[in-house]
Amino acid sequence: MELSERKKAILKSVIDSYIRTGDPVGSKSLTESKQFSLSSATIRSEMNDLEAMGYLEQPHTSAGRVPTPQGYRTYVDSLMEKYFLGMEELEVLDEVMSGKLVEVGRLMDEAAKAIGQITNYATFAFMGGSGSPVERYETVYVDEYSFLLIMIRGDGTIRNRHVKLMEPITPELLVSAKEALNTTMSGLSAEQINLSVILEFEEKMGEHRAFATTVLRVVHEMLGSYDSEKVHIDGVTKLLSYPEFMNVSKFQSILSLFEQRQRFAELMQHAVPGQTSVILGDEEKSEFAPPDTGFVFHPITVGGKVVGAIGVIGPQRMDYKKVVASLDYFAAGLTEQIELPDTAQSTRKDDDHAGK
Amino acid sequence: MELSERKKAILKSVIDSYIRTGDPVGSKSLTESKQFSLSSATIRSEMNDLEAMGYLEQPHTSAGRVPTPQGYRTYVDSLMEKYFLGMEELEVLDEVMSGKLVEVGRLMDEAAKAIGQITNYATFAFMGGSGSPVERYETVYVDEYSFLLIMIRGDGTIRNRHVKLMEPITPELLVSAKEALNTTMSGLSAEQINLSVILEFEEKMGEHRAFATTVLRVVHEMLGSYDSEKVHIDGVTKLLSYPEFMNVSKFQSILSLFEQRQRFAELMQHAVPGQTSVILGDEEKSEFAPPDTGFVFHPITVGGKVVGAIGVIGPQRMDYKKVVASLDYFAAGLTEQIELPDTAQSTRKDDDHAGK
DNA sequence: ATTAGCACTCTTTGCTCGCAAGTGCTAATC
DNA sequence: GATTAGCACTTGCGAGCAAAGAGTGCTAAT
Repeated sequence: MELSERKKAILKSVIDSYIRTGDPVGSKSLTESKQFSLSSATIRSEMNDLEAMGYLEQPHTSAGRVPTPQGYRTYVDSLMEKYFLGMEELEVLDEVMSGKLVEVGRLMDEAAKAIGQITNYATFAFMGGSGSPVERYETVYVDEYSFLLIMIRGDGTIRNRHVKLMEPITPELLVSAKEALNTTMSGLSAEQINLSVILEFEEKMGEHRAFATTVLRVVHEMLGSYDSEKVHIDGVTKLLSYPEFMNVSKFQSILSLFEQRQRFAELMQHAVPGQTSVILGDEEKSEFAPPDTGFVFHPITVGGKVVGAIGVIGPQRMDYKKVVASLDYFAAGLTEQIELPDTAQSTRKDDDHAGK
Repeated sequence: MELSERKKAILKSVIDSYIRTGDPVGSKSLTESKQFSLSSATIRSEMNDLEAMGYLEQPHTSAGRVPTPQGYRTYVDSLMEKYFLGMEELEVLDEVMSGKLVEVGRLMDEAAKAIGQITNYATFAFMGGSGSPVERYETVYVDEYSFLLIMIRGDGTIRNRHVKLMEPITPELLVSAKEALNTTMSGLSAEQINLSVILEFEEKMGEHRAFATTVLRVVHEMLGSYDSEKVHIDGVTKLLSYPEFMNVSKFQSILSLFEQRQRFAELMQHAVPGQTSVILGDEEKSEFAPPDTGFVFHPITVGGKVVGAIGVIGPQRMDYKKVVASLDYFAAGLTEQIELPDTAQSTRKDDDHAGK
C-alpha cells in the first residue's frame, strides 16, 4: 500500500517531533507547528489511517501517537533529511582521524568516544578477524622454554602468540619448525588442515613429536579463534539519561547485549560495505537489537573486505539523521586512513603477561 | 574506643542479617534469632551505642539499623567467619584453572565469569603492564613497507607492535636496526632513553634517519603506554538485581567507573601481594569505590611483582566472606598457574588489523 | 473532503488515611 | 547497676479516591 504525500509528511513530522521530545505526539501539536494548514480533526483521521497501516501506534487510547519500528524504517529509508555536520562536530571527528593515533586499538577506542560525544548515545567499534588466508609463518626465539609464533595473512594483518613449552628448544629447531609450517600449511585455513597435512608436518619434524604437537595445537587455535575481545564500547551510561531506559529490565537487555561481545561479530553478516545500516529492535528480520532500541553501524573495510564496524546503539527514537551523517563521514575517513598508510605509522600489539 | 564482646556479636549479627536480606534490621528480629538471651530493649540500647560510635546508622527514625562503612570495615577485618567453598563452587573455579585455557586473555575473561557465577556480583580481571626492563628487542620482516617490533622483558613478558613505513626497507636494514637497538637500549626504561642514547642509535643507523626516527618513536610509545585495554569486566547486569542499584544515579556511578578502565590500574597501588583487599565506598581513604558499593580484589603476581588483579564489585552489603574465600582460592591457583608453567601452554597475542 | 464540537477514555498527580515497624524513654524488676 | 516491660511517638508506605489534563473517535454541519 502506497503512502500519499500528505501521509508521508505527517509521518515524518510525527517522528521528528517524537525523536526530539520523546512524548507521544497528538494531532493538536502538529497543527500548531503550522506546517500543515489542516485542522486537528483531519490530521487525526490521517493518523488513524497511518495507525491502521502499521506506521504508528498509541500507548493507550487517550495518548498521542508513537512511531512503530515499521514507521522508523520508512523514516530512515526514505523520509529523513540529510544532516550536515557542524564545525565543532567535524573538529571532534577530524581530531581523531588526524593520524596522531597510530595504534589501531586506541584509534577504535577514540573513534567510539568521538562518535559518542557527538551523538550522545552508546557507541561500539570493533575489528573482527579477517578471513584472509595465511601467507606465511614466522617464529621468534624468546628463550629455551618459549617462543613467539607469528601468522602473516595475505591482506597484511598479523596475529601472533607467545607459546610456552615444557621441553627446551634450540633456535635451530625453531627455524626448522617454521620452514616445515611454511611448506606444509601456508595458504591453508583451519578446515583445510587435514590428517595428511598434519602427518606431513609431523614427518618433517622427525623426532620432536611433542614439540610438533604443541605447534599444531597453537596453529589450529590461532586459525580458529575469533577475535571477539577487541570490541570497544563506550558511553553506556549515556543511555541512562533517556527515559526509555530508566526501566530496569529494558536497560538490562541492552547491557547483556554488550556483555555478549561475540554477537558483534555476527553483525558483520548484515554489513554492506561502504554503507550505513540501521537495525531496529522488534523488526522481524533481526533479533539482534532489543525492543525499543536502534542500532546504526557502518562497516570498516580493508581491501574491499569487511573487517570491522563502528556504530551506535540508542533508543529507537534516535536522531538518525545525525548519527548516520556522523558515521558516514567518520567511517569513510577511517577506512581511508587504514587502507592507505601514506604516513609512517605503527599499529599496536597487545602485551602478553605470562611469566616464564 | 574498644568494642565489648557483646557489641561485637550484635554488630556481626546485624551485618550478617542485613547482608542476607537487605532490610534494615530491628532489635526485635535479633532477639527472635535467639542468639542472644536478651530482650529487645537491651539490644536497642546496645545498638544505640553502636550508632553513637559510628558502626550503625538509621535510614530514618522509625527504621531498623544499617551498617555504616566503618561497620563493614570492622566486619571484614575481624568479625566475619571463614567461608568454606562448596563442591560445586570449587568445581567451577577448578574448571577454569584446569590448564585448558592457554591464553592469558581468555583465562582472565573466564576467571571473571567464574567468580561472577559463584558470587553473583560484577567481576573484573586485568593484567597491567609489568615494569620489568627490556632484555632485548627482536624484529620480523613482514613486507617491504612493514615489520614487527618485539620487546622481550626480563620477566618473560612480551610486547610487540606492527609498524608501517612510508619508505621501503630491506631485511638487512631491519637486522641492523635490531642490533643497534639491542646495543644501545636494552635494559633501559622510557625515562632512561635520553639524548645521548638517541644520538648513539641514530649514529649507528647512519643514513637511514627517517627509519631510525620511526623506530625510536615506536619504542618510546611501547615503553610508555599503559596497557589499560585488557580489563575484563563481566556481570554488570547482575548488579541490577540488587535493590540498591535500582536507583538510576547509583547505577550510573558504577557504570561510569567501569568505563574509566585506566582507573583499575590505579588500583594496583593499593594492592598487597597475596592478600585480598576490601575497599568500601564512602571510606575516607579511597575515592575509588562509589558510595554504597564494595570492592574486593586480589592481586596477581609474577615473580613477586604485582602485574594484575581479579576482583568483585557489588553493593556494600555484599557476602564478603564468600567473595573473599573465592578470590583467595582462585587467585592462589591462578598465580601458581601463571608462575609455574609445568605444562606446555601458549599465551595468546591479539590480532592486528591494519591493512597494508 | 474538511472541520467544529463534544462525549469518552485513560493516565497522572495530589491528597488523605490507616497500617506497620521500630524506636526512645520511663518506671519497675532482678 | 543492668535488664526488662510498656507505651507514646515518628516515619515510610500503600490503598483509595477525586480532579485535572490530554487526546481521541464520532457526528453533524460546512
